[in-house]
Amino acid sequence: MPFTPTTRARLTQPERVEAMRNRLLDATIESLAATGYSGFSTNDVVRRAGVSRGALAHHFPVKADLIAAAGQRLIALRAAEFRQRFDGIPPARRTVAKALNVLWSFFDDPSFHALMELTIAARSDPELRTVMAAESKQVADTTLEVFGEAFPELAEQPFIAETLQAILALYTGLALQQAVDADADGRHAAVRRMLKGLLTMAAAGAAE
Amino acid sequence: MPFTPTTRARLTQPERVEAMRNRLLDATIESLAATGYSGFSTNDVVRRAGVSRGALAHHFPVKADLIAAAGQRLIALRAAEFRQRFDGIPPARRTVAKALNVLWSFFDDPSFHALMELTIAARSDPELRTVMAAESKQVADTTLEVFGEAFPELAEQPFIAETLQAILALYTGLALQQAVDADADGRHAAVRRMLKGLLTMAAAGAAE
DNA sequence: GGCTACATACCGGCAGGCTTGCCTGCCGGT
DNA sequence: ACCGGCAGGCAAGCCTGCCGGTATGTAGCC
Repeated sequence: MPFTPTTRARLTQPERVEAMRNRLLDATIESLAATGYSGFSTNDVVRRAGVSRGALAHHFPVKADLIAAAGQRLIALRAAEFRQRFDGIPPARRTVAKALNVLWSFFDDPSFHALMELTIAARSDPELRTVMAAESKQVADTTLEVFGEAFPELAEQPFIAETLQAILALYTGLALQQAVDADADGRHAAVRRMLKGLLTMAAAGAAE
Repeated sequence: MPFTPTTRARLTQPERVEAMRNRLLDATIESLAATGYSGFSTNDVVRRAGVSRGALAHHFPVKADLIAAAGQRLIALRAAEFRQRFDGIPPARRTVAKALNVLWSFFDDPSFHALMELTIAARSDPELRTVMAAESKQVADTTLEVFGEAFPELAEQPFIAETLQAILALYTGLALQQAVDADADGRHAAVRRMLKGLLTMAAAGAAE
């Protein structure tokens, strides 16, 4: 019988493995966002995932493996989500302001907090560091690439790469402060408005 | 010879207390910068300070007290150091580019790493959060104030506060990435150059 | 195609190591 | 002499990594 996978209640082995791994990894990301890297424990992961300690030990024998894998998954998830949300903008309404809104939505997000926890932790953890070091460059490249597809005429402008890099850094800094001081949102909103105005003007000037 | 009590080998009691507290706090900051918040332990602090566990317990009964106090000291130290370095620039050579160099020197510094560890940790720690939340605003105010003293004519320009806030956030983001990816310095240097050029042009335009 | 043997995924408990906070005792200053 | 500052040991709690045991999927054989 050529198994139709939809009718089968139980999944095949590789499917189960994949599901379990993602479940553990998602629980890890969730735990990082919630308790922070310092409060992070494998016990919390198995609790959130609803599995036993043995299951975790089977797939990720040591804690560092779990964290590194979670970091890679987090990066991949954010990259995929980025393309998706960006493509969600109707081509007719692709303005610089809209693009900035989409970009900012990634910094006002639980997954950003998890990313920050891992980034900071990576400074003191060589293994994790190699994972997260690649991330910063990859984010810059992905952003430039997606932006180039959406705004072909602007992609040729000089200093585009530097400008995008600057925006990413700026948003990172703003989001970081906002994580500890929610009241700063007012001042930060003014900064984001100024940036938006500046860039729309620059884009209009470049388009002549 | 002025009446400095240097001849006295032993210090008076309040002086000893103050010295011990600062010694413990500095060891805490040093430990945070070195091992990160997650790897931080009171044992490491007493080891670095070269004192016993009892001494630490006497001045800071619980760990959270120590961390909060270290955060406050770190902020105060950086603020004082900021004014000092800024005043160190000869008034005749006070250009925007120089000011940016001084500002950046605070983000390329071990104390910045300690500050980031505390900032991230503060997200999951209400007590520390109140300390660090005030920090972000204080940094913005101090920067604006010192900048205003050095460049009185620019301080009246519109969007100065927002611009400074943006620069602080931008530098934070750059320094953060650089902490995990030293190779990014090349790309980041280009961003900083671009920013420097932009701001000197803007300053020249404002001065007419 | 059905049954058996093996491999793999998963469970729950245990020991070792580390950290924190407390407690008693000693020393120097006042 | 008294008191505050400091030293060092101790117990409780938690976390990590490992282990034997069990259930389930997969492959080989009739």
